[in-house]
Amino acid sequence: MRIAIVDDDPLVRMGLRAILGSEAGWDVVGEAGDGEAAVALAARERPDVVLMDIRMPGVDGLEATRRIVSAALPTAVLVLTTFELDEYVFDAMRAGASGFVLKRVPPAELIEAVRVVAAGESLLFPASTRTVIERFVAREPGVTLPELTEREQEVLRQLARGRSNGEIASELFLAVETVKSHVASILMKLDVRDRTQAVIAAYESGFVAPGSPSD
Amino acid sequence: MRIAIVDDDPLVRMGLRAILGSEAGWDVVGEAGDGEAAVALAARERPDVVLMDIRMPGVDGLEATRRIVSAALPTAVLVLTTFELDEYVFDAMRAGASGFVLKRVPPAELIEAVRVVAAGESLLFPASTRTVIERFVAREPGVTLPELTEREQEVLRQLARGRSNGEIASELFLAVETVKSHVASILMKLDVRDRTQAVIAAYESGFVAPGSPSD
DNA sequence: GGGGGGATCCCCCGGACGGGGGAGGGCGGT
DNA sequence: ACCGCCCTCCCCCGTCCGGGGGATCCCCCC
Repeated sequence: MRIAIVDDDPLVRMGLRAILGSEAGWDVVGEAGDGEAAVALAARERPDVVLMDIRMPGVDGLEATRRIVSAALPTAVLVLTTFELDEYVFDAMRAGASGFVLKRVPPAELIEAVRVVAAGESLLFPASTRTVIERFVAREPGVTLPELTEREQEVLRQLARGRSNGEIASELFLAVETVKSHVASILMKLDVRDRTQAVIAAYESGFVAPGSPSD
Repeated sequence: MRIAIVDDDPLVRMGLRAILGSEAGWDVVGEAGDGEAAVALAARERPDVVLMDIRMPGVDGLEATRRIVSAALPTAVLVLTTFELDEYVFDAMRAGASGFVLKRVPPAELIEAVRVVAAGESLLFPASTRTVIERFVAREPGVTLPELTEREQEVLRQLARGRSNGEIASELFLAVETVKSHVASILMKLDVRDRTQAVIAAYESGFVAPGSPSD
């Protein structure tokens, strides 16, 4: 197991090195004090895991993580942070980090975390997991649209694909007038003015979700 | 710490009881073999943690979890499963579970997991964390819309709020004709036919996200 | 048997929308 | 100085959309 340590504080680096170096077969192959050096270090040494601090002078840990991940190195990034700032978690996830743990976790847990990310898995400390799950669940369906009939739901799905009344008519083998009357019902039930607002309501309510096939 | 165990297999219940009962101060206050009994048990004993199996005859663990969570008991649900089926993770999260671990984790980790969820935090086993993060990140912005100018982005945001050309004009202190010409540029750049399709593109690309404030 | 809701279709109409054209001013790069 | 791009505004026009009336049929439920 080859590990790189990135932190602007030499003391922290020393502490981490002491913890990880004590593990049999583990080797700290380099240290860096800023994001710039971290990216170079990762490219040169291609370690299995990089322990990455976020707050650093110059290029920060998130940007460094992005670069390392986008360089397609065989390297997992484990973000270490002092504070439980939730936004950091999401930023780190978006940056491509494999894990997110607090610096003050017990050494045994830190070692376990390194093992986990090196194995290609991911890991968050519990408070973050909670936040992530909450935000995830918050994006779920949730709101139910006022009861639309089967047909109206069908038409609304078509609307949410950007179809015109005429296209919907063809698609569903209906007269345009029928489609118009369904659309009118939908607008009334959803209490919106036009088809665009109906589509917005469909997205906001989770009736349709981004990423679903367009047709 | 008061714990309830729910699993349709008596052997598993016995094993769990043995593991958890060995912790000082921990007390297994009840067992249940199906979801129905689990809900009743949780309501009666109000344990700190319920270990919940998913696959059970009758009412399954997910439904039982939903009922326990919606009953607003002071009880955290830790879902135990034999298989790493990803969909279970998401279902469990939606059902309101605080944690999701494999049955075959080492006793020490299981105990730690119980401790974590009892503390009100959440926890997933590493492979699930990875999946959750991937799905989470997949829902993030990602796609960039064809380069829209500042003004066009502004107008598109308004479109995505369901505003008419006239309303956008008022909002941005513009003539309706100006709005129309911006809209026309947007339609051309996004290669769509009308404002509704533009809004769909805005949602699908992550330019706007469900759940953002409507105004 | 009657009533109600859903689904289908029809007509009229005004206004919003989208396509086409053009034009002027500002700002930055060559 | 010129060009290109953006932002702003203007006109014309055909189409689609949404609102207002309807109507007929079917099915379920009381």
